Amino acid sequence: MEQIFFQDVYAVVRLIPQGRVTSYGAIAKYLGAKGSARMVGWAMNSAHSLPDVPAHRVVNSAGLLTGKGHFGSPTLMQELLEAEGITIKKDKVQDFKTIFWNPIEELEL
DNA sequence: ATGGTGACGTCGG
DNA sequence: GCCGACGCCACCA
Repeated sequence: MEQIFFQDVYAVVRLIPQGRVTSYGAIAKYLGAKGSARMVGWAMNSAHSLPDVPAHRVVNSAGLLTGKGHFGSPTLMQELLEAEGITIKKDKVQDFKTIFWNPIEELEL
């Protein structure tokens, strides 16, 4: 049960700098599963067991906190992001493209 | 082994 | 510009 995908997703998410966010699609693409962003999100479901995996820094391509409902509280994700210096409005990341952290460019660079 | 599901993404109307 | 449907691949029952 190596669960390679999980390991990879965790590794990337764990590398996300504080105050930055990334999208499922970006991670999926970095993993090579470009067409299956769902896998990334699903992997996050298991990430609950990992304290080093800031799932709250991972949002969808629109910058919406789609997974907020899976945290302890529906507002927990927003609270965590705001604590990182990220501005959240209506469950959406402001300046998403500005704080967006692209693993492909950052890691491959 | 098969079916169903999922914290998404993209295309079409 | 907004809404709906399909597709993707891995895990669980």
